[in-house]
Amino acid sequence: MAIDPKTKQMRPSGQERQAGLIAAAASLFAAKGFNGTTTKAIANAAGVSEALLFKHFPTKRALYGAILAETVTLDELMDAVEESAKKRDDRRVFTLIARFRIRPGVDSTLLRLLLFSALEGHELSEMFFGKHHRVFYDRLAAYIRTRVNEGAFRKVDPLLAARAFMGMVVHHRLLREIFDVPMHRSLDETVTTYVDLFLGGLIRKAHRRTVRRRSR
Amino acid sequence: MAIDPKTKQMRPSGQERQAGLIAAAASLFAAKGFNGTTTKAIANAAGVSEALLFKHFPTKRALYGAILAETVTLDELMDAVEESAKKRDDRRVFTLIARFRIRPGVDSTLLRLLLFSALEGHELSEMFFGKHHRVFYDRLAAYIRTRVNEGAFRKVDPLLAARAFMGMVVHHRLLREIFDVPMHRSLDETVTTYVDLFLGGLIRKAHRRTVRRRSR
DNA sequence: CTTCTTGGTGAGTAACCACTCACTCACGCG
DNA sequence: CGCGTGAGTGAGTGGTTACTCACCAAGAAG
Repeated sequence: MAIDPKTKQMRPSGQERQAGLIAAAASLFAAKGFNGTTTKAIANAAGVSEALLFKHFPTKRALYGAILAETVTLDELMDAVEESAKKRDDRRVFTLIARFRIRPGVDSTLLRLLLFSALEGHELSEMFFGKHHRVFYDRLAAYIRTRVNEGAFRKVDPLLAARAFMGMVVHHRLLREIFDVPMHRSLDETVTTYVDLFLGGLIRKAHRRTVRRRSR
Repeated sequence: MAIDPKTKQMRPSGQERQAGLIAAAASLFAAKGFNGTTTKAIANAAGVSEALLFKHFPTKRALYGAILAETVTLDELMDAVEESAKKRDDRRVFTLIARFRIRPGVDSTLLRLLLFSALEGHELSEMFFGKHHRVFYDRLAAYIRTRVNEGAFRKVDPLLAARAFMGMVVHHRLLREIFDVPMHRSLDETVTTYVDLFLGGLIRKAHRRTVRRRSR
């Protein structure tokens, strides 16, 4: 079989190699944790020798740090949330966030990595947490605070309420992706239920919209 | 200083040693995970030689299994919950469970052990999860189902609702004990907020009690 | 052709790991 | 006393791990 010589014989550049190593390491660290993953396994997964790995990263820990430090952009989601927030579309704000967090298909690598790094006490764990999670609490808490001040929501501690909502959602992921608990409802049903429950407890009666009832 | 010879020179029996080893191992496994803990460290913590450890447990994994298999009784709590459930005291049922899960002072060993075992994929992890967590979902879901049938709660998937509530609570522990997020509210305020939010979303208007308002 | 740079490796090494073994020591009992 | 037994250990062993080093190969530049 003929292989395009350009792609075949071209040696990957340093940056490409580095990216490949980071990808291989992320998947292994997520699966087995820092202590459960050997540098040899990472090198094999990336298709290079161990020696080359150490040419790119001085220590195993530095490689781990490089993974955690990689930025993930949430701009798209945040823009959509911001827009709905401006329209005071409570249901949509919460639904967007919930759907994003428990959407299917997204692999559990990041969640596992986050938990492992927190449990194993890696120094970059906090930064990782801040980048991937704290933003949600803060954004949501700010919105809830606004709505409380406007009189639309009951008087409630905004940060606590934001955490409560994220708790429902994150816990759902935890059960599904870490504890392999089978889910008996579809994604949409689940999100709707969570948002209904939460907004039901939050919205003041005077402002309350009619809650959608499932026919039966 | 004189030490009671009876306690001083008496050599611990096999069972006592075993219990000591299990305790030492539990604390270390919880702190650093299975792969992050060496048998030497466990033996040192228990004040014996490594060789003796292997006299009691054939492998490191067997020792880990012995910890996870230890039973924890939740009878007291469950009795109290059952009693409140009979009286249809919704608030108390949820408050009892929430308070139990996020009560302070309880060390985070079990939570860390649970997460580590799930992440590291230990075969006993599922049993551990079932014994410490599934019971809560099931009990709570059963109660919610009853109240829905009685018309006191909105029509909602009971298991999903139970998970939503446990999610708030477990997530709170996760933030505090694993991610070291500082908590700005007292235990009581937190529990009250969560229970208020949740019951607010659950109780049908006709049955709704007046919600307690904090003065200001 | 030589030289230099960049990408790459085989073959280590010292430390560490789970686990083993030959062996003591203390003590109760006939 | 002698003997058995359960508690206990120092000193390993073979395998693994993170990390190193001397060296190679191929293309670019002079």
